[in-house]
Amino acid sequence: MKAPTVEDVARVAGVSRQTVSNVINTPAIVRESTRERVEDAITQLGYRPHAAARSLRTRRSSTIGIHLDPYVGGISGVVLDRFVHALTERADERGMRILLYAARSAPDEISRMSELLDGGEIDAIVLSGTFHDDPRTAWLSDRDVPFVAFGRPWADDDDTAPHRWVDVDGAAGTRQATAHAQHRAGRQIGFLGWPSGSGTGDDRERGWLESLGDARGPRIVAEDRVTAARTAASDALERHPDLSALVCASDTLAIGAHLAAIDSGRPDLVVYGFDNTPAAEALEISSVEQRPEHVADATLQLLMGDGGSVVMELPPAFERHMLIEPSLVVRGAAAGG
Amino acid sequence: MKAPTVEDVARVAGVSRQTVSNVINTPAIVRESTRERVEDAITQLGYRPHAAARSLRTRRSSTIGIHLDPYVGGISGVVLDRFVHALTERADERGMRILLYAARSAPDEISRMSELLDGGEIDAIVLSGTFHDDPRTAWLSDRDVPFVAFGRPWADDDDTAPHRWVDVDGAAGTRQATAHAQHRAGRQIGFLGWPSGSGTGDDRERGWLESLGDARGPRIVAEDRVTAARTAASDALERHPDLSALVCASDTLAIGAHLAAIDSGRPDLVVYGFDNTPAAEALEISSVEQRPEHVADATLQLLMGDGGSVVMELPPAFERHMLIEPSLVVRGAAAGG
DNA sequence: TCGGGAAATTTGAACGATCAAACTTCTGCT
DNA sequence: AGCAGAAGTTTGATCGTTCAAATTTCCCGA
Repeated sequence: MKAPTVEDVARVAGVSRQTVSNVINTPAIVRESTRERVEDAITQLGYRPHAAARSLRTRRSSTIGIHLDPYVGGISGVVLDRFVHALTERADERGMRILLYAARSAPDEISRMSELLDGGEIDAIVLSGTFHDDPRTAWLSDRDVPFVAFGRPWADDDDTAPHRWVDVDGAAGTRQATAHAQHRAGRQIGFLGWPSGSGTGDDRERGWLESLGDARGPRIVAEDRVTAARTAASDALERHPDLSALVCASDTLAIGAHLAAIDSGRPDLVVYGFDNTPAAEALEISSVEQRPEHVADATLQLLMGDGGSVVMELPPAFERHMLIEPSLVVRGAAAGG
Repeated sequence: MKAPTVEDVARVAGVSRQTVSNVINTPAIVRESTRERVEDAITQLGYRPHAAARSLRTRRSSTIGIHLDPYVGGISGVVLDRFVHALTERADERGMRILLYAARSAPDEISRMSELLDGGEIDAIVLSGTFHDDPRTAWLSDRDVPFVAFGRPWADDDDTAPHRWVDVDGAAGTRQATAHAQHRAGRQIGFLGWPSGSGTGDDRERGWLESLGDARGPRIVAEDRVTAARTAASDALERHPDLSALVCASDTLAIGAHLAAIDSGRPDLVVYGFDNTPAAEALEISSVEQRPEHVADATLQLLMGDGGSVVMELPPAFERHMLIEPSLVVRGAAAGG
């Protein structure tokens, strides 16, 4: 019971190997009657192309590599996981596979990518967790490897960056949250963000800042841990008794703020998180949803254009960067009619 | 700048193709001096074996397929994600790759598996989310595909099941939680579980049941949603004022119970969750940790034994089923010394 | 009816590795 | 020295597909 090959199909259909191959890869150039005969033979024999043989000949593996960080716990890993889920589904629809690889550091990752690329196991890469001056993007660009980064380069030249990237428009997300807060909760709207000047943090802060001008409430800062956020938010509530809402840079911070509000007898404080993790859902905290499914779509669009395979260089008409508009999920008190 | 092949390496090292291949695959049979010469040539040229060529010849892809469910939200997806992370790392160490595939139903999944297997893209499969009379296990067994299920078959014959599986010992987890509760919190220890007789739910309940005999507190039931659990726990707290701890079948339920405890002015109620998700961590709720890393180890052990490749049939000396002992992570009030 | 060009199909070679078997080189013993 | 057997190495074939070029078939108009 050996698996049938093109040869077997060809024999049954009374045509040559190549015609069978054409039926599979470029059906348009095969005469209709012939095509039907071949398709019947394929079904009858249960023929399936052998990926390795095809890949050896065409030098394409139809596989995209993506890196998984060592699991560090915390709440926001969920976004990446959802993205991977979505990417897998969408890639499947386009006839692409997703191969995972593990690495513990950027240099380590570079050597893994190198192995997989040289071995012809993957045609392209999806990078995540990019940072300023990321050596991975430089390395990939140098080697002309098709790749898309999930995350802006966070450099001055984001828009003219040499490589393709997708990201979520954090400012747009906090802008939505802020607008909603203004509508629902009143005028004292604060922001709870991270300390250092991280690109992501600044971006999210910007949405709040720009929506409110001078009328804004306090800007508070805490490390991305629930307890730290809780303390910081408690302090703020004490100092600003008229604070009516807090837009936060993450769900972790939002949970801290939420708990602080309850501690301080201010359950009416409206809190907005970011990432829409299950934890925010469980506590009925409103949160900005990154829509990883859209990010996945955009990623494949950047990698493959409208065609069926990874493309070295996008045609000039295509955007090489995409900012996905997130959407606010309103819950709990904030939803109250 | 074409990538070098065995032929190129052979030429540089002054040996034949096959010797280069031997140095890579079975170095033991090559004379030491020759091996060194070949290794030097490999380094010098930066040679990397081409996976497709190897796979075509050997009929092995060194790749394991794993299915990702469509993302449904909720809290416990995290366990699977952590498992996938861990599996990727461990597989890498054993020279194996992890390929993801998407499917929306069991029949859909069967056709996907079929494609990937027939196409030679994967050698083995890791199943997750198995259920009673799962058609997937039957199908895989029929076709003699090497696979490991993460999750017991949940049939009467778990131990004699024809296929290999790993699972977490849920009863052991709740037993730990119950023991800890007895030590810390007093004697009225209840259980908050799911309604229907799901295998997982019953297993987790059993640990509590068996630890306490007749001295146990109430058994409460709620759907796996925070609000449902909150209501159920509130009721229970009212009816059983002396309830001192609640062992729960999931973190979702535990969060509900935690919130109910606060609502009812009983913040001293000790709550235990299951899965140790980030949400439990954020709220400082104790939880049973599944140790997905151990599960990943066990999975590969079952799939590959001690060798370097997937094995059709484990040698008789090996266990074909493994139950991983979870570990209780104690937090918050329960940790108070 | 035939010629010319487009459309459809076939043929031979190649992708890069490993298997199986043949061959050569060592090693130790008489 | 000569030989047997083990150890090490090489050779030819093969895995299943697609590319490139050659060949055949079809269709239309003169």
